[in-house]
Amino acid sequence: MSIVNYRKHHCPIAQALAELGDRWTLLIVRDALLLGPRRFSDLQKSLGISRNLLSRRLAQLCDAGILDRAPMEGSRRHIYLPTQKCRDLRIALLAMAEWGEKWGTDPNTHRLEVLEKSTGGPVAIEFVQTVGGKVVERHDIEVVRRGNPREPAPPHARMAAIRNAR
Amino acid sequence: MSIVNYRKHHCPIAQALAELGDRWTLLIVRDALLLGPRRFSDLQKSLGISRNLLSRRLAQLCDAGILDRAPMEGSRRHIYLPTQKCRDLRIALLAMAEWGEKWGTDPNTHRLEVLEKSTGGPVAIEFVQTVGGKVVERHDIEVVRRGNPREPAPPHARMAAIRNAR
DNA sequence: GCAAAAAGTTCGGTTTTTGAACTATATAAA
DNA sequence: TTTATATAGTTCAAAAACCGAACTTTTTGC
Repeated sequence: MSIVNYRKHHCPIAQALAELGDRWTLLIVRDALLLGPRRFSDLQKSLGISRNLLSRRLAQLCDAGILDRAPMEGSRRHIYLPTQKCRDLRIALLAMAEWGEKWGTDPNTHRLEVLEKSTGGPVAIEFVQTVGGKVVERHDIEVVRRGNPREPAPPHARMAAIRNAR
Repeated sequence: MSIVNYRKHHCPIAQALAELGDRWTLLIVRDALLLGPRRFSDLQKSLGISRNLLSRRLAQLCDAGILDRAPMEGSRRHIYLPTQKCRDLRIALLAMAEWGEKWGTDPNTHRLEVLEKSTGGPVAIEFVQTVGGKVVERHDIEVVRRGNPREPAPPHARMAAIRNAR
């Protein structure tokens, strides 16, 4: 799939993947977000990505406004730092991390703990009532599509006849 | 990057990407989660993926326990339905959708609205105190790494000397 | 019974990604 | 000062992933 195709979906998830959906971008974002401003070689070493791709990905991320390329004082080199657009990815990335911790298979994986900066207390990612602010159980959620012309493919008539469904 | 390499990172985000990080898997998961149980051709049509890849991706997703392949009654065909492992991705996927809505460039993209099933009220994704249940502002968050041997690459000495930082 | 659809598999060609070698500048060491 | 090493890339060939089209085989609709 090319980025071009992602854009045809008219779906916000596909939109996000059009900017983030190749094999490295989310990991570069992870480093920039969780480890702070990084230089080219910091990223290269910690990720193990090949230089030419890193070069391209950083250019794309800067073009997309996800990273800022800041010149370093007294040098013609740069440092890459997260923009607001990048910081806005934090909750999604941490939600993925939580899934990876729960379902991943590598026993040596570290965990990413989220804390409230002001109090140091532990923090979780939850569905919350927009009005009222109460936490909503994860199974008590439904998702509706708003504002797009095209309908989803209708579920097949025979769909009900399923064994093994739980 | 191959899946092999993702696994070397010992990071839960890389773990997640090892299972989800190719160009199609998250979109297949999206369809299974948001549109419900899907058949091969439902997915093929709504995604526009080529058949051979869809075939492989579905096999991988079933092997990984993210989808269940259920035989349809009176037929040797199948339907693919989400497991718990798949449903656990919902919050991460919806967080990505939110980002895509905010930052994406396609004006025709529909929105994905999250509602509380029992009341119909709107729901947001937030950081919440594990004890106390209060919503925590997004900037009042820090992330710490726990339980892994290796240190992150140290921030470069010259890092302080940044212009353009905001 | 026949035509069309469903769920794949196989194949050749195109795109992405990789790894390794090569620049050019900056810093450190002798 | 000269030399060595690190940084931040670029270039190029090879490998892997992905695509579209053609082909099977089983199921469904008429």
